[in-house]
Amino acid sequence: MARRSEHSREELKEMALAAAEKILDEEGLAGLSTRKVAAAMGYTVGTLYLVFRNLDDLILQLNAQRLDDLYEHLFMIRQGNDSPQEVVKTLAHFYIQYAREHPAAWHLLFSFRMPQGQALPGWFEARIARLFALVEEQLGRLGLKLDRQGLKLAASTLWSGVHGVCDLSVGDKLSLSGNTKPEELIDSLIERYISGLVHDTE
Amino acid sequence: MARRSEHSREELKEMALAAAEKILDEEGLAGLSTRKVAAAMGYTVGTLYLVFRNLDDLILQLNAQRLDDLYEHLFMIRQGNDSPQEVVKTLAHFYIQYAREHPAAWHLLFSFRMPQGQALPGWFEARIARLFALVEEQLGRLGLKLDRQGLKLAASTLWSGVHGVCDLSVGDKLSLSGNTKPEELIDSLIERYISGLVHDTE
DNA sequence: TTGACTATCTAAACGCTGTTTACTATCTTA
DNA sequence: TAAGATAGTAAACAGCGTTTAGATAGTCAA
Repeated sequence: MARRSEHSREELKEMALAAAEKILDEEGLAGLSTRKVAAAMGYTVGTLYLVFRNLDDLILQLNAQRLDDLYEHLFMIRQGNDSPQEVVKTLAHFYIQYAREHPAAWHLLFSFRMPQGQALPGWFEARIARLFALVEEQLGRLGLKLDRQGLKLAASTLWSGVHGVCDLSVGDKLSLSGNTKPEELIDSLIERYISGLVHDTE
Repeated sequence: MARRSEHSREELKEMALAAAEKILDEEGLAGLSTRKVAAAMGYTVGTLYLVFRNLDDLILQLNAQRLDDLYEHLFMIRQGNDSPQEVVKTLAHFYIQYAREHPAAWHLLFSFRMPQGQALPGWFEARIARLFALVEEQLGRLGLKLDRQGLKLAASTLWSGVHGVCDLSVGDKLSLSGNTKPEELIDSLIERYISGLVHDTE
């Protein structure tokens, strides 16, 4: 006991986040606890509190990492040569697949709320804004008569909508008839919204 | 102690749900606990377990009550003589206001997940479906060339989208520039989507 | 009216949780 | 080599969801 510097603080952080991620994927949200994370990294809880302020802090860091990962993937997708509409669809399809593959982690990402009306840290909000910017970029390619503000609003709207479908779908709150897939809703949303956007701004 | 039948089982249930609701509104999600609910009704935890299977069951009942309340209000709104688009907007505006007024309860309503991939009870899913049906009814009034299935898909899509805006907005994940209100996103979503729907199904 | 039975409710326990504390063992520096 | 700082642990605390045994009060038959 009391090993000295076997792992740097940064390493400990990485280990903790990796352990937490694994627990979430394997046992779901209910399985996540400080003791389990600590045990999985071969330490005790106390050590965890040398690296994170508390569990909320750990979750926030985990969520930030998820957002980075998500952004990285979506950023790659964006570089295709398809029409803006197709690119947005591909982005959205990746988004929902990501949610389906890591339901607990995804749920934690968006269901997480700061305690007592405290605001999210700026660096966290920035990571979310970056995702919206990817959609905004595609809408910009449509060449509509919209200023920056209007474009931003449209992108936020469209992506929030996509998010809503993912949220309800992954949370099993969408009782879809027959074998309708949530992807159909996503496609419908993107197609109709963009179509409406094109028609209404002429 | 050991009072006999001072309150019927149904009364106890009502008292528990009312107490839970009050705690949620006043202390947020983190403040909700079986002991607090029991104390607020003047009983001990044990009694709570005579009425509910467990906390998840209590939450589920609470959520069902919320959905009923929500439906009742939205059902009234629906009876206006405005255009379908306007009615849907009014429905959505009420929806987000409801979310804003009871953020914790609303969050609990949609962030609640059954344990271990268990499915939601049928009576719960039915209550959700009822909400979507209200939107479907309005889209039906548009007189589009859409069969029942297509109408259902469109309604699910549109309302999921509205839900997404509410979710991100109430969860503070929408960093809106300036003094943009989430209602603007909702209106944009409804207007554009319906506009696209009208244009694309001709 | 008494006694047995049953339903109602409580108190206490169990194992878990997040978090803090006192402490020990190790490494670093003088 | 001694002193000090750091890394890590073990144990405690209050609170959690849930279960248990037991006590109390009401009901009904004799």
